[in-house]
Amino acid sequence: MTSMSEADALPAVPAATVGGVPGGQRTRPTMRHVAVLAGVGVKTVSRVINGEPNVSAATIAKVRAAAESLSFHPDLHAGNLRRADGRTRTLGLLVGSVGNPFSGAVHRAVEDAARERGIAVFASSLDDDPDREEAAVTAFLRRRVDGLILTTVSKSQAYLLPEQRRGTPLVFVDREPAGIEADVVASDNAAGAAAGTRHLLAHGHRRIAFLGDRTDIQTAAERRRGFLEELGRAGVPTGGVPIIAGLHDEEAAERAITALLTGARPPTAIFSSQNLVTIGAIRALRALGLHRTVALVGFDDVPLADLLDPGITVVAQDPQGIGRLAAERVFARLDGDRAIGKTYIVPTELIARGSGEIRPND
Amino acid sequence: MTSMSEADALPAVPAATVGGVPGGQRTRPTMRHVAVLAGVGVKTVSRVINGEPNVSAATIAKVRAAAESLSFHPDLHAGNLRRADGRTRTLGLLVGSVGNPFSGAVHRAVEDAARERGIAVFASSLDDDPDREEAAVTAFLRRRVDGLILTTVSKSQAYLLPEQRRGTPLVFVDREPAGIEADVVASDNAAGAAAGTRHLLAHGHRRIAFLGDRTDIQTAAERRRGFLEELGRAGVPTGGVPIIAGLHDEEAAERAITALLTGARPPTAIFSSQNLVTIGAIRALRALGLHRTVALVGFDDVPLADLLDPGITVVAQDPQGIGRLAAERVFARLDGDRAIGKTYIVPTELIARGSGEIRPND
DNA sequence: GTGAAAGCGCTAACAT
DNA sequence: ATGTTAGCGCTTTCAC
Repeated sequence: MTSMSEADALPAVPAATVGGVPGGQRTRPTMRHVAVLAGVGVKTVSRVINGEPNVSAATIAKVRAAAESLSFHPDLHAGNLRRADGRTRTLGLLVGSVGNPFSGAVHRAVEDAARERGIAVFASSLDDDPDREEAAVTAFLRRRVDGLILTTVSKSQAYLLPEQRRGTPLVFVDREPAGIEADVVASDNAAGAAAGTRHLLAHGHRRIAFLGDRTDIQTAAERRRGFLEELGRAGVPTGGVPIIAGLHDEEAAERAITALLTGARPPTAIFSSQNLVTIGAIRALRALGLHRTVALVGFDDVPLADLLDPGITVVAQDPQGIGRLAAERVFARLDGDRAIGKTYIVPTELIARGSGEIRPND
Repeated sequence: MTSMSEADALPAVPAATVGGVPGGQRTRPTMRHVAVLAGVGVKTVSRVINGEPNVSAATIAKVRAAAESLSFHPDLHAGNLRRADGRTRTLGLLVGSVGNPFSGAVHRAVEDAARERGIAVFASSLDDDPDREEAAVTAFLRRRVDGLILTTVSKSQAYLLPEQRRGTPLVFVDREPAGIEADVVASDNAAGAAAGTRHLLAHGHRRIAFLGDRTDIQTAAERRRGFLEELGRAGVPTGGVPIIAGLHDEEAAERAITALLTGARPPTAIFSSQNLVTIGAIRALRALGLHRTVALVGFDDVPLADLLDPGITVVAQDPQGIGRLAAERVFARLDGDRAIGKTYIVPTELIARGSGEIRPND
């Protein structure tokens, strides 16, 4: 009746001493094992596992029991090899660092959107290193992710063109790519910086220092542009504006700000363009006893900023919104959207907490 | 000369209108495509791609050029299907939430260790939900991860026994599993809580409140045990000690602490057993103007704790150390370590910053 | 130094 | 309602 042409009932013994280990690991059960145990064909097992129709209730029960008793888990990759859509139900996410709060929030939002669709996400940290970008993308592509959400740092992302042509959705977050057109999801960096600057101007400041990150990072350049343009609109001559760039961590920021405030013609207000720089600024101001004298507005929110004294006024980003939107764009394209690449701007929000409302005492 | 029995040179045209899309996606190049283009056999391509020996320099160059011109990326999963070790070079990581600082730091450490070995990591958030635990583990297993690093919440992890027997390394972080023996990496919760409690006792407190998380979470229970045992050692009767459990977010913590401090016989000190509870405590103390009166020690560090006034004294964990150790254990087992499961305790550190050194003014 | 054939675990396309 | 065969892209085995 059953055509067991090759009667290889579960090779239990041959693998019993794998690696010379006494109770060595059993070989992993396959659909064939389940099929033999349930007394059905592989295709029937496949149908049951995948919830396909046209299987009798009795057969379903038999197969389920067999799979359960073997602790069978289907191999998704093996299936994808032959499956029509070839989808791995996997996403690649490249963020600044999975260890920082902004990236973590983006990651969480992406994960939540992905989970609804049964999609798993590979996350990787960039650390603003072009080599890491390349390594991470390669690792993702070899694993055949269905889509890519990327923060990038290298000169050009043209290397992704072939992959894009093959239909892999690409969404760039936080920074715009070069040499390729695709969806981009980012904060309104220039407008946010302008709003923060306007806030300081409105509180009477004219001599505002800008503490910036690496100038070759697009996000940072945009914030600087927004700052300078707002000063221009207010008629503040931008020639003598103290601008310090290349700040990348708390310590460097603290040193730079200390030097600035103890030097000639110190500013009455500081606009810091990044998280860690803002924290460095807070430390420097505290150390100099100027935290109630010099105004401070930071780009990007800082944890517990409202519990500090004074509270830190910030231009808050919406990492959750960025992550959610990025994921939605990937899924839209997986669902067939063929529109040309578009840039989605996620608004920032100025949150006044005290440090930005300090007035100059000239 | 070349035996092109089936002369299917790159099917360029047939796939040109996939999905009815005008410039529809090209089909993804395989080793066969590269082989045909380079004028060699597939096995030779495989050798070059994998850096195997016994290929002439000229052939290597030809193959590299062909692969490059096609933007070929080998399919790791297809290879793994037949490969002897069957490794996917992938890890599954289940943490509290990729959006919180503790998990983020663990994740980063795991990623760093994994990257050195060319291993990619799937990260997933648990949210203390048993269903999520099961869903995440299933998703990992279907994708054939080489190892699992898990924070768990369900009653028993015995469902992982078959997978463990098949040789998949399992490392539990933060909490001990039930129904299975495996490596565990966790903070010294009881000892840390005891140290924090001792600190408050040493500063003269006798009426110390304990603000705790869900009691069914092992970590939380351990911290509570350490707290109570230390009180016992100090001869403080534990009968009337205010203990509030089940706190899970800032708001609930703030409400509970406000009620406690405005009620009858308020404590002179608070020991909060968790991050968010500590923050809720800070807010409550601030709102009541008691932040310089009631002492506070929190378990787990809080961002910017040193910039608050007073600074927050905490029992800091070492999430980076936890992540690194967990990854090391997975790799040790992948490298053949067959030792029985062991629990690795990562020490905590009491960091005095002010809030814990406030003395009672009875 | 190189390549042809078989097969990994699964699904597609057909049987029946 | 169920089973059989071929084949996904690669590595293994073994031949040359």
